[in-house]
Amino acid sequence: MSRQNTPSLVVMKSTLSRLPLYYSYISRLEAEGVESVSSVLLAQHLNLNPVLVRKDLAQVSSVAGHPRTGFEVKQLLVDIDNYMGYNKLDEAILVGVGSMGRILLTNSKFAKFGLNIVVGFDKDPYLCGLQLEGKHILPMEKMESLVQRMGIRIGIITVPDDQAQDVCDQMVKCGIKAIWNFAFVPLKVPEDVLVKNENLPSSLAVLAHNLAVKSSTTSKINTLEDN
Amino acid sequence: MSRQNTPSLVVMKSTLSRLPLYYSYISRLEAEGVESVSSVLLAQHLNLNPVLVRKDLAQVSSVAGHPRTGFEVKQLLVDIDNYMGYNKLDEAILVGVGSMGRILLTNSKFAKFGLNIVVGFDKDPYLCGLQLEGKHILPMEKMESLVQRMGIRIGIITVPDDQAQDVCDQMVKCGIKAIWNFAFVPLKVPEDVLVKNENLPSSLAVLAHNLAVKSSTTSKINTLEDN
DNA sequence: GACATATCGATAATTTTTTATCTATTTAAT
DNA sequence: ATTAAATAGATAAAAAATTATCGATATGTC
Repeated sequence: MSRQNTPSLVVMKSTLSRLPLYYSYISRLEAEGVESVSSVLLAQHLNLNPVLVRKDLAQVSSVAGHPRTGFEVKQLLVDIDNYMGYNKLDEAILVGVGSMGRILLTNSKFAKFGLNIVVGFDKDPYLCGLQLEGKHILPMEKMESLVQRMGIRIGIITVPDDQAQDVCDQMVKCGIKAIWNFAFVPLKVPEDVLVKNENLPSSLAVLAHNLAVKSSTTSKINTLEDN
Repeated sequence: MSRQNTPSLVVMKSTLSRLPLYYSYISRLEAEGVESVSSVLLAQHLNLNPVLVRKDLAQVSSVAGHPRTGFEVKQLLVDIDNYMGYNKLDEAILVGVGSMGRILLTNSKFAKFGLNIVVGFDKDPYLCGLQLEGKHILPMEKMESLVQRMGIRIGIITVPDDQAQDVCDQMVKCGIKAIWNFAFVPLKVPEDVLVKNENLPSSLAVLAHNLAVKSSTTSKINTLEDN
């Protein structure tokens, strides 16, 4: 049966968070010249349930998988590309060129996933004017005009916790519609702005606690799935 | 009614990931001299459902909250401390003193959450022997003896993707029982070893996609809850 | 060409997590 | 002391996410 699927717009958040994993692994397969991949194989490599993988892929793939062989690698990559918008590079700005900010600013890995951080802002005058691997660092005052001129919608906050809300407010004022927040404080935003918090301590908490429980009982838990 | 609760060992993973958020906010309240906090207030500040907050706190708190006033701040902090093991500082090693590794190694914030990264390892001989804010960087060869001598159970992997599995294997061999993985590859580990993956691209995926959907439809989604 | 087998896709069942509702209770105000 | 308001806690309902099951169908093998 050759399904001609129109990927649905509505998709589980959990599915969404797994797609980059599939993409990453399938990319490697493609590089190795592999032509097709089964849900079972993917599941094994990524420590997931095969049915789960199938359901995920069904959501995004334009072509049905073939019984006995699985999914076509190239097509799958194209589909995920399209679905996630990896192909149409989203532009973003970053505020707070500290240690974490620098990583994000200079890590080319994000470009592969559709995010292009075009410039970093910082209030430190000694940083402003510098470049990090080609990325300019500008003073905060330039943010508004640049964001509006370029029509940027994504902002990344990597400032110390106590400045996060302030920076957030400025971003919103400039017209930023989605914020990736690395500060460990909840941000208050208007209805129409999205926030995704990146909380390392939370991850840590899950790990450390499971370890503690594990060493007292004998749990069977092994891999904690990603978020 | 004065419940004398013995916090259960089994707790939702999602609860676990929220506890650091509560802890962080409640700590601030304590610093401001606030004595009690209600689930409603917590929920408002953290963008959560009040009932959810109550359920979470019921899991960990040793004393019931008082109607009309809420929970006692000091006691709550102690309880979360105990529950998460924040008080008995877990020691960890880190392998891969690159940009991300450096952040983790030198960020004192983690100590607050019970994680003490005692030393970093790297295979680069130019890094070995150096110190970063008091944290030594040692060559890989020293890992096994140090881990065993100190009885360390947590390992953090911040090496490039293609070296992650190799490092992971070494850690397991040394006796590490829980791994916090910042490389974007799934790790293969024995039954009794825990892995928690930290995948920035996944978070990004969720954010970017929701933004895309939002701008085409008119969704009501606002804050994406944390993982 | 027939057959066995691995895989898909769909439906159903289960589990997990979140939200809603209702009652009892404690506190603050009158 | 009485009353009103706010809140916890428990139970139930709903929603979200994962896993199990089963028939259909290609694909490789004999």
